[in-house]
Amino acid sequence: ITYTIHDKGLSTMIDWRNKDIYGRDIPARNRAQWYRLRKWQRKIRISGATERNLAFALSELDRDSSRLGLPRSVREAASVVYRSAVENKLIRGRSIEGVVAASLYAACRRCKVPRTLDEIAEVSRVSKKEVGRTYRFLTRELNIKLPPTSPVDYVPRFASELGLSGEVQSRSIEIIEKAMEKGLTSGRGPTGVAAAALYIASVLLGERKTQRDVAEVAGVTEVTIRNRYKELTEQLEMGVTL
DNA sequence: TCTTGCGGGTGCCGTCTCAT
DNA sequence: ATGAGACGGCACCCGCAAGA
Repeated sequence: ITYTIHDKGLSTMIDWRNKDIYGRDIPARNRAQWYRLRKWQRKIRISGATERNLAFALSELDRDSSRLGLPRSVREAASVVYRSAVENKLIRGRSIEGVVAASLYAACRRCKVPRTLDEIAEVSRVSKKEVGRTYRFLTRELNIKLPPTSPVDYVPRFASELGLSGEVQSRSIEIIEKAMEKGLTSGRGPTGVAAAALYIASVLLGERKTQRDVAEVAGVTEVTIRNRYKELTEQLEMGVTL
């Protein structure tokens, strides 16, 4: 008995020798039948294991998504990614949890409701490092092409967590779009840019939040916000005193 | 023997800590 | 709130080792 096979090795094996249990040759006219039996056995055992893995992975995915409060559409997208990873035999040498986490990360980006690698790693049992590595691997192997995450995608979530109005959101997005035109966002962390834009907009529209609060929800430090907003206010010539 | 994944070393850049 | 310097992550490259 072994635990390395899902049924603990208890299932009957049809071996490859054309002998019956007494060691007698199996008549040639029955060999085609035996061949078919072996084929079916292989098929059933493998699909059984695949199904089990899939079932486990999908429940894991469900757990992670609900902890992140993600909508059903994102879960669907993530399972599609996961299934194609399985079909393309990309799981080998990687943990199911890792691939699940990476699929989820990719799905969030595709659905424009990005979560950071940190947030994904938080709810799964996988390190941020591994999520990122597996994600890069998946996108490469599956030819998934995702544009870099735009700071704009983070605005609605951060804004609602901060209790900021729709006007502040719109203004933030305007700021970000102008910044992107001037290339101020390349190489900058999208969460940092989003945080700075929200901070600026909140001040401009009289709904001021402290850098501390904004930094908190965006998962960056106050310093990052200061650096970003300094760049933004200078380069965009907003001419507004904060 | 060849392939492929992984760890380690390096340089760059953003982020963080700390002092003011 | 701000600035200076340290830290840490990531991309990139290389060599090693395990599996086919």
